[in-house]
Amino acid sequence: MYIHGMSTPERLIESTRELLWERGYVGTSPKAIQQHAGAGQGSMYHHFTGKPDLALAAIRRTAEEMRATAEASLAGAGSAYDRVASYLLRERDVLRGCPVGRLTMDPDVIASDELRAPVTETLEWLRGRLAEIVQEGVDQGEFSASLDAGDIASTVVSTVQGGYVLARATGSPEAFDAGVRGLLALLAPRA
Amino acid sequence: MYIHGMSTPERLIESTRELLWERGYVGTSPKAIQQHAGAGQGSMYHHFTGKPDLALAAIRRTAEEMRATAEASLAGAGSAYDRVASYLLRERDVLRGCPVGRLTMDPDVIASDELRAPVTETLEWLRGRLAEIVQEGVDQGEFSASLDAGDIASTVVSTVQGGYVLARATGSPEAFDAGVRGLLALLAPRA
DNA sequence: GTCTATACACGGATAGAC
DNA sequence: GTCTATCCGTGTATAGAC
Repeated sequence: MYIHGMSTPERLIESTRELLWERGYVGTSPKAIQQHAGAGQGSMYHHFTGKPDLALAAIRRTAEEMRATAEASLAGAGSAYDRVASYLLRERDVLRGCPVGRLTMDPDVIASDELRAPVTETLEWLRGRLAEIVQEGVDQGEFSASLDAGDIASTVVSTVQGGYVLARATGSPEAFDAGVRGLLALLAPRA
Repeated sequence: MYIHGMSTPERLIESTRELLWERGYVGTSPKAIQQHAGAGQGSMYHHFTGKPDLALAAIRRTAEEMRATAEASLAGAGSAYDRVASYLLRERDVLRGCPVGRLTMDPDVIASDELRAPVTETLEWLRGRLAEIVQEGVDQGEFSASLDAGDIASTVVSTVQGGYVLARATGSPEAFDAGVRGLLALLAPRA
């Protein structure tokens, strides 16, 4: 499972990212990472102090990437509703789950301040960013003035994160899509 | 961490339930279960064929319990909105996450048809049960006729499941509560 | 039913040769 | 930088005594 055209540390980080996504922190062993990366034992411990160090690099990169991906949807043109919809409807590998959100179910990640930090920050950033947009929608009269932007932002993020759970439970993206449709229907500006 | 007044198999199952909740399937070892239950190695393998067998018993029981708890909120009196709100607002140990939903992030659970089945069935039952109630609300004119009951039911379950993710990410139940408030605000029958 | 002994691979890492 | 050797504990059982 060699990853081509990258330095050894890069291959190790990318391999760790994939394995963390697939199996979580607890379920990912140094040996599995080395094999996936085509790197030896000594090589891994030369570049990283151990599993937590490597995981930290992987998690930080995954978090950054998620932020950039989300911002691409959210910064687009259109009404507040359009931008939220664009975020909700963007293409996702639904059955793989969220590579950041899944880490919240990993006891060793939650137990470590360092490993948890990028997860916390990314989801909090997302919530805040969505709240700004919803607030714009409220200010423009697009959404009801009775809505709390922070609450709606939390609902949006929760729907996505929970949609992954339903999709994985059923083995099909359908439940994720249904949840998103439901939310968009509730959110739709009244004609 | 002995559990009093139970037979050995009972203590093993209850211990497994707690450890699966806290650490997931991959993160739970037979040895940890034995210690938590105050049972010996031989004892555990006498009553159960191994870790998957014991986990299956534990997961089935947890799934049943979740169903019963949900039904208690959903079968109450009141309007459709009231019953959905009662489900959303019921007391939860939010920071522990959902003992059923968290299993969807466990690669070994998802990989096993037997272990996955109770998870799938429970969440699908919940979605269906909520859809019935939402449909009643639509039929009574309480909710907009333009809403799809199945979609809204998915949104409700997703919001809860995703709320756990946000709460665990931040280390506080606040984000869960915010998501629920947002959903209830969107769902509220228009005056 | 429960206990102790044994087994063998894996997890996670260190040491030192090249 | 990478490789191989080595280490010690844990994961997940099986065997057989009591």
